[in-house]
Amino acid sequence: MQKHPNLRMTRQRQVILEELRKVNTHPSADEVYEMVRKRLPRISLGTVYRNLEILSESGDIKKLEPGCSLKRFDGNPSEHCHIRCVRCDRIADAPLAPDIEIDVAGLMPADYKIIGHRLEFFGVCPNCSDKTNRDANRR
Amino acid sequence: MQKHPNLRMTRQRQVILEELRKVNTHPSADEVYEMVRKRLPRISLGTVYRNLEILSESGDIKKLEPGCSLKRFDGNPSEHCHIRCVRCDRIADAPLAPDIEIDVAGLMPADYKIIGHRLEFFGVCPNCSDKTNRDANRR
DNA sequence: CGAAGGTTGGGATGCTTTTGCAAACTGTTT
DNA sequence: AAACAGTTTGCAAAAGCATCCCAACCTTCG
Repeated sequence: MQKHPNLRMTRQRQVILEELRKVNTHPSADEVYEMVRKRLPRISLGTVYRNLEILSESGDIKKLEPGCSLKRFDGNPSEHCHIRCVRCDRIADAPLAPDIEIDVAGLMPADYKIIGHRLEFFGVCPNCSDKTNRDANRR
Repeated sequence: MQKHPNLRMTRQRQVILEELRKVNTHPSADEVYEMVRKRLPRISLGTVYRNLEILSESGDIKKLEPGCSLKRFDGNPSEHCHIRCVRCDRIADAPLAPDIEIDVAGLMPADYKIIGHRLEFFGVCPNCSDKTNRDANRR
């Protein structure tokens, strides 16, 4: 069931993980590359990408903005939430969740100017869960 | 203060807006392009991108996943929220907002299998608001 | 109508991410 | 320690999404 059954801990993978754990800046892949390059000058960017992917699948790190492969547009400009299918990446409207009045003022990093927040749901759309069921029955 | 002071309503812009309002599928730019092309076969993809941008700035439509230019990674895989700076796009940890227990079951589209939700904050980071202040003083 | 200037099409460009492949390496078994 | 099988790497090429450039064109408004 695991995506990568026989993982190895290579020096590259190790260093990427270590460097990423050192900081709390949520670097991009390219920034990770620069960090790691100081210790492994010959590492390639492709390796960094591959390992970030693998490490996030194994749960050692987290990839932010999952399923945000491309921008999407909504003809309805009024305020409402969305639900994203984690399988097909499509987005549907969520009948506006109660406008959650979150008391954030005190909780946020003091020096940040808070503008707003966004609440997004994710799940599996009818289409994709049908597909799963069909596949399961086939076996 | 407006970004586009003298907007014109061209046929292309009109059709893009109409098509986008017809659906609730939250299409990507490329999907919009395909939809619009049925009515305006000679429209270019660049025009679609330009107009989606303009229309979302004028508030006629909404761009989802704003400021999600590239993926970022977090060495801390535990559950916590983030705050994104809308200026520089950098991400910081938000001291975990109270795990909002949202009663969603009844609210979501009935046929969706809900897996979870994500709460994200956005604002201006200290760095960027400093910059704004300095710029303002300079005038 | 005619001038002013926003907008278009089409291609070029940029940047992020993915992929293919031979060589190198890891972990395990002899 | 040597050999083996299967992963992983570096490099380079390619793919994919988004933006930019520019001459020609169109919309708006007096």
